[in-house]
Amino acid sequence: MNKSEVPDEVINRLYIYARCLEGFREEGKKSFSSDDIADRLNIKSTLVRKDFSYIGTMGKRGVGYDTEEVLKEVNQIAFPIKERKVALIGVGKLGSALLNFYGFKTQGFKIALAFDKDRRKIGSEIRGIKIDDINNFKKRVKKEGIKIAIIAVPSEEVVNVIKEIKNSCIEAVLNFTPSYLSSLNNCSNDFIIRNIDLSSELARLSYYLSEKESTKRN
Amino acid sequence: MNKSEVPDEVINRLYIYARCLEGFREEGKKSFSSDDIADRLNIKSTLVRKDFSYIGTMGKRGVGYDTEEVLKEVNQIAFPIKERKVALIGVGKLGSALLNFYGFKTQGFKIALAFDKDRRKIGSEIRGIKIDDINNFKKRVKKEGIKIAIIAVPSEEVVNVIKEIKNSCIEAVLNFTPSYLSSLNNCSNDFIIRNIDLSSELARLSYYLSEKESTKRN
DNA sequence: GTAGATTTGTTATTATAATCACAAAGTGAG
DNA sequence: CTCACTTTGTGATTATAATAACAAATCTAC
Ligand SMILES: NC(=O)c1ccc[n+]([C@@H]2O[C@H](COP(=O)([O-])OP(=O)(O)OC[C@H]3O[C@@H](n4cnc5c(N)ncnc54)[C@H](O)[C@@H]3O)[C@@H](O)[C@H]2O)c1
Ligand SMILES: NC(=O)c1ccc[n+]([C@@H]2O[C@H](COP(=O)([O-])OP(=O)(O)OC[C@H]3O[C@@H](n4cnc5c(N)ncnc54)[C@H](O)[C@@H]3O)[C@@H](O)[C@H]2O)c1
Repeated sequence: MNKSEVPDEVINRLYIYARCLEGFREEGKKSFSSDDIADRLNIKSTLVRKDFSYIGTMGKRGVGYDTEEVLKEVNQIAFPIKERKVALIGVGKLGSALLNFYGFKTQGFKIALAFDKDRRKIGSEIRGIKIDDINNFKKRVKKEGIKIAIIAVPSEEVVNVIKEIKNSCIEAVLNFTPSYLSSLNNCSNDFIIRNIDLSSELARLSYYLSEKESTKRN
Repeated sequence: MNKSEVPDEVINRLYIYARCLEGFREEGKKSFSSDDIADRLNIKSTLVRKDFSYIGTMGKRGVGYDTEEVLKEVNQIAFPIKERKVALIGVGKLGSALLNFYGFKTQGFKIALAFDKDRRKIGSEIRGIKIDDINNFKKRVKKEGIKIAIIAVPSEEVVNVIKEIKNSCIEAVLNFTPSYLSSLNNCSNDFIIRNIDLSSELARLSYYLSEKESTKRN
């Protein structure tokens, strides 16, 4: 079963299914029907079944799906790698929070290297990770074989950081600065990017709120 | 022009266009063509023009679009409100970073209230915001007329927090815990939700990386 | 002012995704 | 074993989104 035949929309939902199934597990729900999951996620059960069929997941007619079995299959695609090392660029307020976050580990990620340009930060240590000079980025990242970088620097610095990254073996970027780095579809030619723009997320909520209000009036 | 006629896909891109136009502005680019913006975002220029036509944005044939003009129109939809107050629940590592973040203000958002359940944190102050007891949530939020809440508590606490929120006047939620709260389409009946799952974001990058490698091999 | 080069706005077309509809498979009671 | 009830898996259908195609408008240079 070739992954690339699975549409991106389906892949995106996989992560959501995974969280939902973890919920089932915690609740001690050993099996579930496509309706169970659909109800919780406010989607149609046919969509769930079709998505599952893409990844080859099998249920039993008249019965449903086995929670553990599906979770295992979904995770195999969604979180396939045991430990993937990533590099953090910018150990400020947000970067420190990320560096201190335990949750990544359980999902198979480890911030193995952290970089900053602030002399006062370079050399200090957070949770066993020594903050390194951004000038050593290329060298260090190559040595560790890291392919994913997280950008958490002020937006005016993003240009410099991108230069550094382009010049390195990094192939994918998680960008927290509010400057969309190329590509809506998250794939530029240089590297794969996902942009996380928290102000825009708030604004979206705000937009839906006003929309709700305006439809209520009509 | 009724907002609700504009497809969500277009609205989502609006935020991306906004950032791109800010980039043009910073570069001193007074006007642009649909191709300019399309090239930068790795999309087709017809899509840009069609999106713009949805929101009534007008360019000049043979010339292009005026940066300031379009930015103003896009922002009017994407970031319409001068100052929208939001409440933060959970002032831990991530919550503190958010509370300390200046960037929200420039986009029209202000974390006006912050709540925690930790006795040691309650009463202390960050950037002029006094951390309040989560038990006062309903009362305080109502008094301030706040409709948006940010959840940044450990995932096992999310159930309790949701109870509190359901019981209040909150209508929209930005959720950072890795437990998708209903609704893929970000709209449950109770309130509007956007989930931000950073581990999944990393995993998606990781997925695309392995996909890239596997297609290279074939 | 006209020709040729640009660039928009929009209709027509194609591609993609979601939903419907239903046969097939399984369960359980009597 | 049979009937009534569940629930899956998937081909057919519908809905939605993206792209292509091109006329209409504007600009520049001569
Ligand atoms: N703090 C938040 O909660 C939050 C929320 C949303 C978005 N963001 C975004 O995340 C980014 C970081 O925010 P923050 O609040 O952590 O900022 P910050 O100022 O606290 O930290 C930025 C860090 O990046 C370092 N840095 C600057 N230039 C660098 C370079 N060229 N190479 C390496 N390191 C460099 C600085 O020394 C600093 O330590 C910003 O773009 C911001 O818009 C932050
Ligand atoms: N730290 C990160 O960088 C990061 C990254 C990704 C996701 N997250 C997610 O964000 C959430 C918070 O992470 P964190 O690292 O800030 O955790 P944290 O433990 O540092 O902070 C959690 C805070 O929530 C408070 N809290 C707990 N229960 C509460 C309740 N019922 N009401 C009000 N406050 C309550 C705690 O007292 C604590 O101050 C987690 O769900 C985590 O998975 C964090």
